[in-house]
Amino acid sequence: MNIGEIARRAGVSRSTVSYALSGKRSISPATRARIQAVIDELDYQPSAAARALSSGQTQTLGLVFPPAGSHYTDMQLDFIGSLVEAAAGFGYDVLLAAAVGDGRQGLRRLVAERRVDGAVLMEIRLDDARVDYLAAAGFPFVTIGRVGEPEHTRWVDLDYTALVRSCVSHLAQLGHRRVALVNRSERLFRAGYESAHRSLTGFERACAEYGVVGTTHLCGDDAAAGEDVIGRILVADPATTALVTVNEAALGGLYRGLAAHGRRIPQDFSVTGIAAGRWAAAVTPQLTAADVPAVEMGRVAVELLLELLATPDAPPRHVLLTPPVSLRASAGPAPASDD
Amino acid sequence: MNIGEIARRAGVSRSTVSYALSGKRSISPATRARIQAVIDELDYQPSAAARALSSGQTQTLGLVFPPAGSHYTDMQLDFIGSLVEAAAGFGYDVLLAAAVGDGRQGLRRLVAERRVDGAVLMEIRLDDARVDYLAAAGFPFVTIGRVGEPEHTRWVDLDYTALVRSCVSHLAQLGHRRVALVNRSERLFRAGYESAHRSLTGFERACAEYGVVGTTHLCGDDAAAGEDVIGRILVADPATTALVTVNEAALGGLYRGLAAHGRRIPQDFSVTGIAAGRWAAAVTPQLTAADVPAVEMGRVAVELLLELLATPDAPPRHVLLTPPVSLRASAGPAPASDD
DNA sequence: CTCGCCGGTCGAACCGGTTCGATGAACGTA
DNA sequence: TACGTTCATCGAACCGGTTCGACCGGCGAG
Repeated sequence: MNIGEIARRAGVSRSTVSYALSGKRSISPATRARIQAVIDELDYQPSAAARALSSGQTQTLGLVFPPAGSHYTDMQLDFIGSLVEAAAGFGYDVLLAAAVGDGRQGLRRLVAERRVDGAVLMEIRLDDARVDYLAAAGFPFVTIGRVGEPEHTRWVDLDYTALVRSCVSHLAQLGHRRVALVNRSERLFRAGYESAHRSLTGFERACAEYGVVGTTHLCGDDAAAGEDVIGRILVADPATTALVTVNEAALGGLYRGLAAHGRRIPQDFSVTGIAAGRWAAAVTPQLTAADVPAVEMGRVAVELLLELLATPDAPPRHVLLTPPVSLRASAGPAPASDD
Repeated sequence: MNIGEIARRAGVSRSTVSYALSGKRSISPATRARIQAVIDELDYQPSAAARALSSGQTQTLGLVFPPAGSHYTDMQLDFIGSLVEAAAGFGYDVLLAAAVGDGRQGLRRLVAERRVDGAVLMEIRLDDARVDYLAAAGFPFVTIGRVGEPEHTRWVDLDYTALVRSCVSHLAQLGHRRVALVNRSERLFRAGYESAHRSLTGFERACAEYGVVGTTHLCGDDAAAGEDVIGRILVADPATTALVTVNEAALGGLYRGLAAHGRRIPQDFSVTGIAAGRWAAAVTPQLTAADVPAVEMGRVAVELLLELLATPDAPPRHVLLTPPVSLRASAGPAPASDD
């Protein structure tokens, strides 16, 4: 079932069918109706491949999927879900590329084989080979997260620095003077993940600003690592009374570790952080945290990308989000000091 | 940069380049080397659209993404991740289709526009319009989960009936006599989600088999609903001493609800179920549960689908998985009865 | 020496759309 | 009445691959 068959049955030429479908030239109402009738009868849909070949547009966006072996978080799932939905709203599909190695392999498939019109990158590093590759190739892309020098790219990101600062500020107001940061894993930090680095920066600055003594800790992305890091925190500074976590996958472990060390939340120890709302609500007591607006971020990413496709020469636009800290139950006044 | 340019620079015809690339006819080593040199120099990659158009194969698999508005679970994320990776291993990409309405809309894009060579469906209902549509269209597909009459389709699924039975069996051995089932949401149950229905069946049968009094409860897919359902369970049968949950998103809420009602886990109340390992490990005490082998399921789905693409006439193959119940800390002997 | 076969290569058709330039009919205007 | 427009439509070229049949030269067998 192709456009030629439709044309034949409607008694017109192939180009007329094409114009009737695209609306790029005027077609008489009578002809248009006849063509539409044939299309409806045969349930015709134009071939995506043929259309892509001749028009040069695939109506598909690429998403470079987080590297293999990393522990997926809910945040990522929400990104994907909202990307797919937002893209569908504009008539685009989303193609997933497995990121192997530094992620350029998967990109090659997307870009060099021209499978997609534009790409969305996530899990961004401060110095990201994929971003450099796409920028050099002149291929349209946006990032969820931003590189170290983000002025010339388009992105949507959380302001980790400010969010961690808000958490520290909140804890300081509650009287806490010794606070720990639970960061992402050593592997991700070493790889230069921007969220891990910006969180660290924000934490150190905020501690200085609020006169708080801070210790920082890398932590694997699972419950066992979270449980483990509590011990390390209390060794590093036994007087620690609060923590800020940007590691949502470790959250359950943090709670368990605190309980194991006899710290009740929030009476003995306060917990705050940045997390998907689902995780924040799953733990008891519920987590006082900045909720990651993952759905909004996915939607914005698609909008930025389509904007870029429509007007390639427009200056880069960025969206930096700073969701408020939702006050739940895991942070309270600092316990009376023993000093 | 197209195949004609490569041919010109290598001093051969376009078809020779094509055959050198595909290996479908023999090419002299000298010619092959010359062509390869040009390809390497220009970093040439054939256009996916052109290839798809002429060969009729897209090297892409479609995945119908869970309907909008549903709460995504970790299980789904793991499916997607493993699908993408497994597909990449075979040289395939994965295209996501947003499921709107009953999901046929998104499928139309995939199938009628011939964007993919085959499709993977998840979130299967006992009576699933998408499955009927694909079967009627003769389009290659596999399902993660299975319909009510699954003999003629290809699928990989968890044996919910058996897994729930294992949980009940385990609880019965521990002396529990009054057990609750926490099922998925009313919306999903009404829609005919197979996991919700088979879990219910398995639970009722197992209760009869082990002489256990069971109550069953639908429960929304979030922590608040989980907290809420505990009250309903204790109203329905105040003597309940254990539950089986197939609702991983509600898990944190179940724990909180039990604590709110003064039930300690596992001393006063035992919890078992089916969940992604990550959630099972995140709660305290860790959940005694059958861990969903999501990664394996995704991989198997891809294998089944590629098998189907390679040999369309082979009889349907199924894989029914029954992972063991991991004994963790949330289930213990039934408390002494008050009777 | 000649014939037949086979490995290697070429040219052309084809996949199913899009798009440009041309064409013809209808219509308003000078 | 002749001419310039505008509208609707057509034909052909093109996008960039794959694949089939044909062709050519060299080699082994008869």
